[in-house]
Amino acid sequence: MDQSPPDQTSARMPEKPTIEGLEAKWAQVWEEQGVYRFDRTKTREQIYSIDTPPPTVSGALHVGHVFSYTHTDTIARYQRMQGKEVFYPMGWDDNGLPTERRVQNFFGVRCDPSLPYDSSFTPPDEPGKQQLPISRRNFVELCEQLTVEDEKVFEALWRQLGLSVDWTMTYQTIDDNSRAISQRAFLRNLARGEAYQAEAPTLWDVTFRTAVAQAELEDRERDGAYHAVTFHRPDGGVVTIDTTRPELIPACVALVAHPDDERYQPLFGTTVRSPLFGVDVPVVAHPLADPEKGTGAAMVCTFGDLTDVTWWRELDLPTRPIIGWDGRILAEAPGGLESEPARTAYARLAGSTAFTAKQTIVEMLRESGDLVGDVRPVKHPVKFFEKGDKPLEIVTTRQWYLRNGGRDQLLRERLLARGAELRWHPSNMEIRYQNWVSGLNGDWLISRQRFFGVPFPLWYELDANGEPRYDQPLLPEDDQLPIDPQSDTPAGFTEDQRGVAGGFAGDPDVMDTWATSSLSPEIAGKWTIDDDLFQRVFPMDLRPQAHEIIRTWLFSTVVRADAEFGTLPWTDAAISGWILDPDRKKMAKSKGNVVTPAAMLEEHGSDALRYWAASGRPGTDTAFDIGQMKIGRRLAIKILNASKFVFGVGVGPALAFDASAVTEPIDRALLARLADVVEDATRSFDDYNYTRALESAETFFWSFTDDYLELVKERAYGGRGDDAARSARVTLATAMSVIHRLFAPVLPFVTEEVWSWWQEGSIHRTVWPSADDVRAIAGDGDSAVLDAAGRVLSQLRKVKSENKVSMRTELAAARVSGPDAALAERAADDLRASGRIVGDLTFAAGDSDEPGVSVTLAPPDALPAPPALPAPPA
RNA sequence: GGGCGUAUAGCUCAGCGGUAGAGCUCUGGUCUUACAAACCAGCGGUCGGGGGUUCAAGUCCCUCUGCGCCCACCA
Repeated sequence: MDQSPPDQTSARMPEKPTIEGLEAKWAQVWEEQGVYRFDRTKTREQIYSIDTPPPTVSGALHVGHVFSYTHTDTIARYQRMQGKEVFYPMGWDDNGLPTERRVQNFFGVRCDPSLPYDSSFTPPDEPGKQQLPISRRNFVELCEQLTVEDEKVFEALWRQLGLSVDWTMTYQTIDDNSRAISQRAFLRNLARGEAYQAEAPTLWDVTFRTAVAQAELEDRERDGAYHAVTFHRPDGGVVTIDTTRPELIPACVALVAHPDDERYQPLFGTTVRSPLFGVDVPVVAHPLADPEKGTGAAMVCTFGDLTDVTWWRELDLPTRPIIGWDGRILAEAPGGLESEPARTAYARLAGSTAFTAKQTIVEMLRESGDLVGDVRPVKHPVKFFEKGDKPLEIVTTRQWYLRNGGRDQLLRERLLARGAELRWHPSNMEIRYQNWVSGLNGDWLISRQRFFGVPFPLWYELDANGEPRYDQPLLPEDDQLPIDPQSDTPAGFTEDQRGVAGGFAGDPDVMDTWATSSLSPEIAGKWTIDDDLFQRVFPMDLRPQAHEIIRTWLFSTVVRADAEFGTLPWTDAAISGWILDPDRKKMAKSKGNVVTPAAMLEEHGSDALRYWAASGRPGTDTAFDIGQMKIGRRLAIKILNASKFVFGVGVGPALAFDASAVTEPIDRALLARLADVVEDATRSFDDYNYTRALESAETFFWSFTDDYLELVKERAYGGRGDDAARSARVTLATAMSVIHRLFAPVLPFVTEEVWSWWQEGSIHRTVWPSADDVRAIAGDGDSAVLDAAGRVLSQLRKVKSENKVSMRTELAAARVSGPDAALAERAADDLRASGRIVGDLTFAAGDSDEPGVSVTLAPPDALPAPPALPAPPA
């Protein structure tokens, strides 16, 4: 029998293994032993750093989170097993509008920046019907209070899912460090001229009353209508234009047509008079005017759309603004509408929303006879803020911008080159970056007229009239950061000078949430806060993220790192797909309740959910599939049972990788196959393809249990002597050791459990298996032997299955023919044992091209007594 | 309108130049000294349509169609 010292494996193995409770058990051990704790004494080359996406904590948890975060975790675990010290922090995105809205609803308050801070303020127990106005600082305090609670829920979920995050290294996008780093980065952008202020037409959300950036836009199909409206020529003729926004007639500053459009060429340089308001406007030529659209002539307004802005800028037209920050028609008529009829007409519109104004003006046009024919309904794309529900207006405001190549060809080309330098997984995602950067039409607007966010860290002197002097902002000292210019005072001033002539005023705006998120590598790595740490982790290795925010998060992060460090922020970007849930409607309707990730984890188990997530290939949108979770659960249970069985035949850790003992061809064949699997899984993980790595391991494992284990079972028990048994046991021990580790990145709980039965220490801190090590003990192993023996075994089973007899039914004789015969013969004794062939087993190689196994079934009483089964080792 | 992706068994998907694959479902069987929420076996596809390249095409090229996503100046 086996001479290796007895081990404790069987003692540590439960009688009836189960996957229930493994999450709680191992999550606790990992935490207590600090298995995933980052060792910051390691140097940059020894470290693998991950720029984790900080989830929006006030958003709902959904299975999409589980999906993409699992992908990253499999990579983190793989790299850790490859010997890298993994820097894997977790951030919480608690900055921005979602948090603001949640706080408003949760506490029943709203921010009124004009109110003073009330240090004794406590929110009402129940949100009242009227939102309670509170100061900005009080509001921000409530935001912080609520996000802490949200973050606890997220962390608990992530721990249960088994993310190998170092939970001592969390950050928030609104915490002091993040604010200081955001403000510092901005001030450095400002000093280098990358950030600047400008008063310009801005896309404006009338609900949130804030400017929005190009990256936050989306087009939505909306019902509109063409209105044919007449403008009057001095000679009494008319020019008809088509417009979907007749309410902007008072804002009209010109009519425009294409320079080659013969219909309008005679009019260029003349003026026409607008209907209702009688304002004379020039007729001008511009190539952007499309002769095919409408009548070929268009009204240029302040501002109906971005084309209007282009025309205004390039044709040097005046402005005639009529829409205010609240989306309503301004009380005061713009310049040029001084005539009595114009004032009267304008008065009918003043104060109404754009929607109402449109109805009013259509009536007025009908009365005056300037509306030609009927309005023609049309569906057309309209620009919206992605979080808003009213169309955007364009309003001229003073805003902060950051150069991103949108107005600078050299910078744009440099950023395009950065995109090409980055390694994309999958590679085709790079085209989205290139498309976006190539299509930028302006710099990045980073200021928002909101409350909960990182404030712009500066103040303005007020002149004798109380007007801010924007050209010379007052800047804080670097060591003061973070500051809030609404409550902190600039050097040389006292608080009582705030807002008074000759005093100062803080910049009222906060930064776009992406202006902070774009610094996530700097924030996670504690740039300027802990430079020793930062130089160990930056530039990072991996940015995992979803494809729809390539234009925002990925691009803006590249912009910031390029500006500050002249480098990419990471070498690799792994882009995960989305969860498609065709059944979501059905589920909600029939069940009446939403299935949360927590419930899924509870029902199917963490490893099962991770298995489902890992089955979604990188960058590929994947169906939400309970079936995959069940398969994952079954796999986890199979790993438990197979491990228990293998250890039950006397396999212990000392046997693994004993090259001298593996003598049987089938054992060598298995190890040769396993070496190929390790090689494939390793290559796949190196290429960020966790799906292929898992598939490879899984395919091997099922054939291992279905065929190999069946074939060698009896021999491993000692049925054919000690040497043959030892060959099987060494092979089993080696295979177990490798299989456990191959599955560890995807199934961390069940692999840790089985590993603990026979090995010391966490599997997640052990070394990834080496194909060379396995191949070294496989010797001359030929995996074709395994395949051939498997097929023959399958044929033997088929005979029994077709004859509807038990698999333990004995066969009087069997004859293997065809191409498999010669190979399978090398596993003859194992085939005889697993097929329970008591008589002759013959192999007729080369007598037929048809694979075949012919079998003689004998009546039970004609058979000799079967040999007694060997007893399992005690 | 432009770009990217995708179309293989009832379902979810692998395969990407050399005799059609896996899992699930379905059908039949088996308590086989790890596993009956298990195991064994079987049924099931002219690889979206049409051209082309090649000795050979789910696999490469062209084209059409469907679906998904991203982008695009709202007259």
